[in-house]
Amino acid sequence: MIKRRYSSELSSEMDGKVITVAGWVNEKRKMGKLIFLLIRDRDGIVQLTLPGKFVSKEVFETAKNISKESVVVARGKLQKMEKAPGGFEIIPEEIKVFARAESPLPLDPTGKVPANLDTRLDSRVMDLRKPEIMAIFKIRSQILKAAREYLYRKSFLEIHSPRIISTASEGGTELFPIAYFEKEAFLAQSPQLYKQMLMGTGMDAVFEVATYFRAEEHDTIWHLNEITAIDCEMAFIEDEEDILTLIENLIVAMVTEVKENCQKEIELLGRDISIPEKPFLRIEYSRVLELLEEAGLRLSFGEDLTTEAEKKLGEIMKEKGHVFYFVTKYPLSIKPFYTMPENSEQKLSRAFDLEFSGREIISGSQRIHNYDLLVDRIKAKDMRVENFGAYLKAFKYGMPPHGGFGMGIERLLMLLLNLSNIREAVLFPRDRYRLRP
RNA sequence: GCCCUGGUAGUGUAGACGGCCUAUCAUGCAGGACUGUCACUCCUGUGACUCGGGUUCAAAUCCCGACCAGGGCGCCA
Repeated sequence: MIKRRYSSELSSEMDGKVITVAGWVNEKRKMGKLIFLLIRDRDGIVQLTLPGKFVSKEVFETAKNISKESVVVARGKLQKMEKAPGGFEIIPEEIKVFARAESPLPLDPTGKVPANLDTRLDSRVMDLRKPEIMAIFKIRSQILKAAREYLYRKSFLEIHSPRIISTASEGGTELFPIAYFEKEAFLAQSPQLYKQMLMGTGMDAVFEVATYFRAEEHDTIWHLNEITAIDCEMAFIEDEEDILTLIENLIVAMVTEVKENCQKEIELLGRDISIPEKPFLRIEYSRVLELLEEAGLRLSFGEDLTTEAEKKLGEIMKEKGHVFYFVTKYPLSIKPFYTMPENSEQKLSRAFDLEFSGREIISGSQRIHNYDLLVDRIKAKDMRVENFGAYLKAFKYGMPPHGGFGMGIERLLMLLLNLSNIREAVLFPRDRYRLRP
């Protein structure tokens, strides 16, 4: 490795020390016989100052001719200087250009001239050089780390289920077909069936940071065709309340960790993150219908909450001081076949969603663990029982009561950071039209 | 899948009741002046109407189609 210091490690206290820094030329300001070079690295920006009288002609010429965004490494004496940003600057003795950046740049990484999201995504590497864009992904990394740490602490086993599957696992969303030698196969829409099967092994509690592939032709700021989710499943639960408790603890752990460790990034994004208070409100679906009706929005029982209804509910809840809240006891009819009915009437279910400011970020439920009931429900959904052979087999020989959920990471990030488009929360997003970069 | 809107230099924009557009401004880039910049400043230059068809004496501007993009709904994480 090249021995160098990050900009964040430097301060005016190091006055007189010879330092090596490396990074990209953020800006160059030529003032005749004085040149300022602002070098950007992962953590920030450091100023190189080149007074014509005090640096070698060679170094001065290199600086003068360097193009914006070129990669350089510079060695020089750090000098305490009131006039310099941060109170110090480096007078370079040597500047080495590793890679000269071509011009014109596809977009302006200093952000002086804005660029459309489409332009930015086409030149994502350039775009990510902007500190506030990179901040999103530092936070994303922290959020996943926090989730992992919390779940490991709670003795969850991290697993990997197949991404290539043979048939439609859950029905509902469309799958991407792929060529698999002489067979047809699909990209998995979620680990749902696999994580449930594992509940029959004694693993008790598992989670996966999973990629979901959804072939829906949706075209919104809220949907993608490839997403990342934290998928959990746990066995020996009393009912879905055990899952709700896990979720609120997990969310609080994740947000707390971000708030504590990403202060700089949160500031860069101009956000203020508050840690949600436990317990999160649980509100039953039928009660939601009542509240909506009072607000002038009528939905009939058995209808899923429309986007309008969800947003309206978000407003109502906000007035009452709830940012995170669970909608529980959904009608069985609008939930997947593996959802546990609330009782023998089979009208309500033990399914729930976690809403964050009027938008759904988690969906989960207690699942059916009884083989016969499961088969009945598959039939009731007009699905073919023979398509579920391997899955059903796991329920024949002893399956404990269990439940779980899937949490959309991008959605969480988007709402937490107030991003205007879900694509902002993915390095290289995949939507209906975008397959590259 | 349905509905709405839009495509102008590398980037972001102005112009659109057809002519006064040899197309605005900013930024960038090139050259020049400048020893304390921090969106440095100033001077000079540079570079664009998505494509195809139509209407018209005349199209960036109106019409049709394609492609691309933005947004909403549905679906969901």
